[in-house]
Amino acid sequence: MAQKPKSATDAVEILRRRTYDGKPERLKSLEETRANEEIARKIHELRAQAGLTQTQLGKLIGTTASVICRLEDADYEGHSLAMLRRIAAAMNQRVEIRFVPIRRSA
Amino acid sequence: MAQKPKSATDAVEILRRRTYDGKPERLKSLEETRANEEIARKIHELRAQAGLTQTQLGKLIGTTASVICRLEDADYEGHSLAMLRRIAAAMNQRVEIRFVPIRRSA
DNA sequence: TTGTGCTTTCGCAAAATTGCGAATAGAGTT
DNA sequence: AACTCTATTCGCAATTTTGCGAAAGCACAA
Repeated sequence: MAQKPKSATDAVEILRRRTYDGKPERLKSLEETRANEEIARKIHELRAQAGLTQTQLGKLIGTTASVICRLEDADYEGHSLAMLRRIAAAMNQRVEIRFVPIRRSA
Repeated sequence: MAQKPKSATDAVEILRRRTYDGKPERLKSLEETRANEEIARKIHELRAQAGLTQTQLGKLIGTTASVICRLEDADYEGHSLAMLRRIAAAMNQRVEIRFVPIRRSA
C-alpha cells in the first residue's frame, strides 16, 4: 500500500546494513549514552525542583531511595518507560514520546 | 535549597495522597492506556510509512514478526524505552522524551 | 479449492528492570 | 568527637520485557 510491495526485501537488506554494519555499537555508545545521561539529569532536576529527597520521591512512587539514586546515575542504562511514567506522575507531569527524524551526516 | 528543607515530610504525604489515594489505578487505566495505544499506533505508522512488513522490520532490529506485532497491539502495556529506540534507530529516527506538566483539572 | 504473503495469538525460556535492605560516604550541626 | 540527614553502592530475589517458534486467521490471486 505504501510503496512497492514486492522486491522490498532488497531495500530491507540495505537498511539493515546501513544500520548495523560499520557501527554496530558505536551509535549506542554515543547517542544512546548521551540520552541516558539526559534522562538521569532530568529526573534529578525534577526532583530537586520539587524540593524532595530521594527517599521522599521513592516513597511517592512506591519504592526506595536506592532506586531513585540509580535512576539519577548518569551511567545507568536501564531506564524504562514504566519508571519514567511513575516519576512523572508523582510530579504531576506526563511523559511525552516522539519519534523525530535524524539527519544522516551531510 | 529549592524550598524549605524541613517539614517537607508533610508535603510529601499530601502529594502521595493526592497521587495514589482516590484513584489508585484509574489514572493508569485512562491516561496510560491512551499513551500505550498511541505508541502502538506510532510504531505501526512508522513501519507502514517505510513500506515494511512486520517480518522485515523485525529482521531490521534483530527480532521476529511476532514481537513487532505485539508492539503494534493497542492493548500491549509493556512498551520499553529500549525497544522504542531500536525501532526508531532502524527507521533513522530517534526517541525524544520530555516531561511535560499536566494540568490539574480546573 | 490451493497457494502465497502478512498478521495475530499463544506459550515458555531468556534477558532486563525493579524492589529493597544493608553498608558506606559526605556534608552539616552541636 | 558524635549525631543527623542525604546520597551512593552492592547483592540478590521478584517482576517485567524480550526472543522465538508454532499455529491459526485473513485477504487476495490463480
